[in-house]
Amino acid sequence: MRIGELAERAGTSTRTLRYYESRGLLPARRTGNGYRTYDEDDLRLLRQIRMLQDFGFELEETRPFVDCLRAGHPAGDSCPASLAVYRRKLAELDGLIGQLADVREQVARQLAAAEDAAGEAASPRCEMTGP
Amino acid sequence: MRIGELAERAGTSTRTLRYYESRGLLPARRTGNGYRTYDEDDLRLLRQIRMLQDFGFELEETRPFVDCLRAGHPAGDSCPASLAVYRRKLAELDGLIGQLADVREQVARQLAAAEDAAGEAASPRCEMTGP
DNA sequence: GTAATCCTTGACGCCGACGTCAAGGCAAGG
DNA sequence: CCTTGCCTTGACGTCGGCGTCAAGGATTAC
Repeated sequence: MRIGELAERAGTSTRTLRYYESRGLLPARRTGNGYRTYDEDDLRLLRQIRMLQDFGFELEETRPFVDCLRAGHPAGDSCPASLAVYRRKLAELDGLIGQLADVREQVARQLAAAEDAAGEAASPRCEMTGP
Repeated sequence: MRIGELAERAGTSTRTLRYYESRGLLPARRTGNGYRTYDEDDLRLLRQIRMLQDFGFELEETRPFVDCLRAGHPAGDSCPASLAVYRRKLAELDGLIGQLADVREQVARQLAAAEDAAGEAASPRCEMTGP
């Protein structure tokens, strides 16, 4: 199949495919007229890449998976290098989530304090206002 | 004080201060020779900006806080517009953290499945191996 | 023959918050 | 006078993953 069909079947753009090729990730054969040609295996590679991209993996991080599939393994994550990437990514995600949770807490505290200050200003010294 | 001193006291760079000025966020007075001049109030504005930046706020999101301080309020978050930014940011953070947690789970599942598959291949059909 | 729809390469644009270099001005100390 | 160390503006570079033209060739449909 040609680049347009592959792009459509993978839910992406031809520009993306040419970009992947320029990065050496998804090279293409060529027909006599210079058109790129792909087969079903390429579609599998591409789907593997897209799945990881959707997870937020960088392109370079998808390379071990692609290499693994190209080496004939049944799945992109059947190789130790791919598992290593999974593990690094998990650690990275945990770190990031933790950081964001910290920031979230700090922002929440700032908001609460600012709202309190506003309430104070609106009705100051509410204590000792009873009979 | 001049730009170098302000940058140092706020723990940032002169390039950053010129950038903020170009964005209209932190304009500077000038001395006769064209040098930028800042005072303690500018330092307060700058510290407000840097704090929010450290939280991951975009520059534009810090503008309401700066305007609030410049309007004479005691704190950058003493104004409704600032509180609105806080709230938007909280929602944004919650969404982002949720997304990342989802991805983390999916990656963890992929990893577990791949590890299982590797174990299967190493010692297939472990069931029914007893006496 | 010609219009429509593919395809090709090349190259600039984008986004955010600056880093970094270039060329030159101003002030102070020795 | 000369060096040192501030300061000025201007402009290009960074990072990732593409989007979006531009100019032209190939194939198919009518």
